[in-house]
Amino acid sequence: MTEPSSTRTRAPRRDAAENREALILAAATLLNRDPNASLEAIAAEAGLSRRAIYGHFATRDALLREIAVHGAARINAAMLSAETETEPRDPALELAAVGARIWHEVDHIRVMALLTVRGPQVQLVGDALKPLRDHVHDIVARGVEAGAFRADIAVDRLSRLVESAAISVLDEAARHGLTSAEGRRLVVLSVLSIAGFSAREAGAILLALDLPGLDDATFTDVPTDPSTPEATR
Amino acid sequence: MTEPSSTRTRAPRRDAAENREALILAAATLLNRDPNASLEAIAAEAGLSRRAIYGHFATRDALLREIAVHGAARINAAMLSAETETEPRDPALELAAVGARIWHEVDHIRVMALLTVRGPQVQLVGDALKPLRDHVHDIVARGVEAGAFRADIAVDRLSRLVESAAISVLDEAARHGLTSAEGRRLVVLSVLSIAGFSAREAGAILLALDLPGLDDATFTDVPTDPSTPEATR
DNA sequence: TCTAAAGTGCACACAAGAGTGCAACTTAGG
DNA sequence: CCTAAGTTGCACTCTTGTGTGCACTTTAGA
Repeated sequence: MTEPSSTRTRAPRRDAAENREALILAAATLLNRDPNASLEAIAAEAGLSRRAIYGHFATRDALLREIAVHGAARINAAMLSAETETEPRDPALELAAVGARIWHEVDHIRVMALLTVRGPQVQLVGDALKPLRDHVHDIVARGVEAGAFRADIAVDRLSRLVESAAISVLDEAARHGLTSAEGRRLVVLSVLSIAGFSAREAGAILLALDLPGLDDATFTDVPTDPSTPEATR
Repeated sequence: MTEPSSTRTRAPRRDAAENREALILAAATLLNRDPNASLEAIAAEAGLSRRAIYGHFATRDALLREIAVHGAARINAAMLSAETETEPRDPALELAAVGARIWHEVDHIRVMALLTVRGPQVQLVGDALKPLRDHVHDIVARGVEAGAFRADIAVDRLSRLVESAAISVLDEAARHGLTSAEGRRLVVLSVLSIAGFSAREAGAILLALDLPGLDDATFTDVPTDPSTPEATR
């Protein structure tokens, strides 16, 4: 499958890679809705047959593993992109920034969060998300230390509650609709609120972030049939 | 089973009712950990054989239904007990009170929350929790109206986020440990934070509640300028 | 103590989902 | 156009879990 060995007489077909991506995306989408979605359903969502899955992934777990890796890569990338400005910033701003960036990976993050609870890849997913967790933990620790964040909750716990707050918004997005701009805003506000800021303060920090276009692209739209045009890429 | 008809020659055994309770409790406990726990596992947890379950519940769904009803009863009772003081109180205090009372029903609430997402009884569970939801929604609406709660998030959404905040704490409790006092305190603080209060304000409201057993885990120290940010624990 | 109620253990049947093998068909790359 | 890569459909096997029937044992209540 992933053998670029010399025995290959011809380059692999291009659409195979696309289908593989489609499968991962379909799985992420469906598992968001139902963590027990069958391979049958996932294949259908991707516009393939169940049998075809086994051309890309040896087992169900392998597929889930790929989702984890794939998702983690995107998430960590998003996290780092918020970090590029290397100047030691205000923890509040930094937390808000991470929240905002993370929002773009809604689907991936939520699936990861779901997979963290269930399945045999708990460990794997946990590890994959560790960089993000550590980063958040670090920001929270610094925020508390500086006296900006609340000090009435232990740092470790507070850090986890901040994560949960973010995921709650992703849940809200999955269940009731949220535009991209709304979602980002809500994530930031929720996260800052749990960190101890009042609504007013959180609003101020949000403004200080001066986010890119408020009219960003909307939701990740997963077409059921191939004729549907793609939106954001 | 539920036939008190004249055909009964003898009263049902007392332990049968106990076992029924045990099953419901076991199911609630296990489903908290794994929403797909098998009847085999549930029966074992209750100290019975799988076969015995069918003496109490016709199907798996019937058992889940009972959990929902059972849990809803306790939850709504807890909610009402917070309401007995009929004086129109401060919404903040009221929200905090509901949060504190609700904490006692951790297991039940969390299962309900899990069942709300999955399973065919989504509708049922949703209905069962409706009183609580409505109550929270009402408090939030009044809080916003009064200008006490944040106004930068639509009431409906805010109400749901408040619920989620509470559930996040229950998650934290399920995964890492939480004493009863700690849990109650965290629920109140989280819920108030999302409602828009700063850490300091939330702390003050918590004190105003004057709950029993707050002595063991009091970090009433919320400094704006931290002399010594004492690490908790 | 007597006995029905409750529980046990084992036998099934049934369903759904994962994973495999294979022949036949489509499609993209050369 | 040729052909291998990719896909499909079907027919399995295997596993896990639900639900049921029935003979048997245990237990609480009168």
